[in-house]
Amino acid sequence: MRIGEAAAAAGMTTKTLRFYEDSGLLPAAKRSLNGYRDYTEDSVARLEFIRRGRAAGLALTQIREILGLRDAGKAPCAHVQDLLSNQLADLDHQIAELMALRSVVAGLHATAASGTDASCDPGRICSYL
Amino acid sequence: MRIGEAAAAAGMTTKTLRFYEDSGLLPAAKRSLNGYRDYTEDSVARLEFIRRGRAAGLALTQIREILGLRDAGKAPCAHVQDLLSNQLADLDHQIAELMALRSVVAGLHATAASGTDASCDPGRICSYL
DNA sequence: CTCAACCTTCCCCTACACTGGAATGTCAAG
DNA sequence: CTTGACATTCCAGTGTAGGGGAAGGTTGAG
Repeated sequence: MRIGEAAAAAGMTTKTLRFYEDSGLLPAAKRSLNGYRDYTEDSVARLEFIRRGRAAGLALTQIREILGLRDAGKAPCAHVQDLLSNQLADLDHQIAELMALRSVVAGLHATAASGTDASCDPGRICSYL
Repeated sequence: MRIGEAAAAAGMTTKTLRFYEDSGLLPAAKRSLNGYRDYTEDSVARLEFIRRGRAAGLALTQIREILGLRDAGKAPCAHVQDLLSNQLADLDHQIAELMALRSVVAGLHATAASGTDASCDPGRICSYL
């Protein structure tokens, strides 16, 4: 199938497929006589795997590692487990940071909602911050 | 004072101060006879305000708006209130998205921890994802 | 024949907040 | 006089995941 068809099947754009090829996530596609890339069902399965990886918040470099292992004939499952562990820890870390920031901002917001503009000293730019 | 001193007082680098000037957050600094920028205590107060804004997660464009109002002689307090409200809503949104992602990843991780590598079909790349 | 819808390569652009480095000028101390 | 620590300008790069658009080739339908 041609690139547009494969892209549609995977829910991506043709740009993305060429980008993935350039980035080493897809092997260089076979070409038809006219020079067009020619994809198979396997290509679409690979694209769908990439999609699942992205949906889990993995970076393309990590997905590339997994694909590299599989292409080397090794089962990447243990590595995927590690990546998922790290991803979970990263997410917890990011969530904790955002919650800390949220509480700072909530405090400022509460002060701003209860305060009066009149007390604002120009030298301080804005007393609510 | 010279740029290095002002930067140190505000806990920033000289690069950052020049960048802020270029970005319209600081007025073009007065120059000494030798061409060096010359800062005052007010400059440092302004830098500290920028720092507080950044610490609240505001973008430089938003901080620039606040400073612009103050420079125009208006009290930016009402605008700051709006920004804080939006920031709070944005943070809640981001946190909700991360928590949703976290639950997806946690599910995958649990499956990966309990599953067996043997069942992994190469055509699927990795069954854990 | 021509038109539209595909496809190709190539290069630049996006957001964000800086950071690095080159080439050069200024100034006080030893 | 020289050295070192400052300062200046300007240009380019960082990371991420593609997107925009030009200039041109290919194919099927009407």
